[in-house]
Amino acid sequence: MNSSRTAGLDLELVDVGAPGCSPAELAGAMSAEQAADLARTLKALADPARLRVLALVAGNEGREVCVCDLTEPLGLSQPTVSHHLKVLVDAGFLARDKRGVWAYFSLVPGALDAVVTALPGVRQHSDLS
Amino acid sequence: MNSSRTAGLDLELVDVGAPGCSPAELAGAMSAEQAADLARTLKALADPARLRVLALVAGNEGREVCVCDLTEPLGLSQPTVSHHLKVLVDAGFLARDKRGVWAYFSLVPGALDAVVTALPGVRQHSDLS
DNA sequence: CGGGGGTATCGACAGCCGTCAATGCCACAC
DNA sequence: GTGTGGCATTGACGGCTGTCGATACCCCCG
Repeated sequence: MNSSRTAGLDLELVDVGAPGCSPAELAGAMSAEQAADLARTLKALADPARLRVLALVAGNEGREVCVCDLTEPLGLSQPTVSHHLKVLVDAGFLARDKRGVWAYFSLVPGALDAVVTALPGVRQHSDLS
Repeated sequence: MNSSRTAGLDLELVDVGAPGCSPAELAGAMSAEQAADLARTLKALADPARLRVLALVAGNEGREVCVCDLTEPLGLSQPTVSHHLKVLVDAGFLARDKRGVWAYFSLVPGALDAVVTALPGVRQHSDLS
């Protein structure tokens, strides 16, 4: 319980809630909803298959990319690829464009950047001298 | 199996492996190890508690932050907080500085930025005109 | 040297997640 | 209309993960 960073020096026996560890609350707090939301978005990215999907789509912005294009390079079954695509679409990273029988996917511009911006403690424009 | 994007127009009955869907492989491929590595790093970030930890540490760069400072704002038990800190330290986002009994944590400069750079399809220096 | 207290580790448990086979859906060709 | 084929959904299963209580570690103070 809050440790009292003064470690034995606070003989005042404050028992309520003034520990001395962090008298006031710390700065830079992140709301629970904000953290949960960002975590949900990051979870959509935190998968090897989905990262490779994004890389494939990003590397072929000119052409159109459909599910059948992804199953082979990923080494995954078609339902699994479809599942990952759904996750990425739901997270807002990909846009599905179903024309006829085929479904083409493309990057949503700015989606990645929005995540980067929301990250805590990230140098925005890389001010490294 | 590869769908043959020509959809019935390829009367040549190519049965081996020339589907027409993506004759050559797509560009922008990401190696499996590269993807797995980045995914492992992102998994370390994709948790509300750990994001809040990073925000708290980032918001108090001047002061030192120890475990006892985090249990209360996070609403988690001490072992759980210690677990999250271990994950963040192992992922290279935090540095542990144990001085005596207390363990102080600080951000590892550039760790977040490295992840951002490794992300596929991210505008690096925001060249938005 | 003995006790106290902050931290790390262990063991256990519940819930989530990635994967696939099977199946359904539906647009297009004939 | 019928069939073919690409895509999405379902159900099931194994593995990973976040959480906590209990406990071990170990530095500091007296």
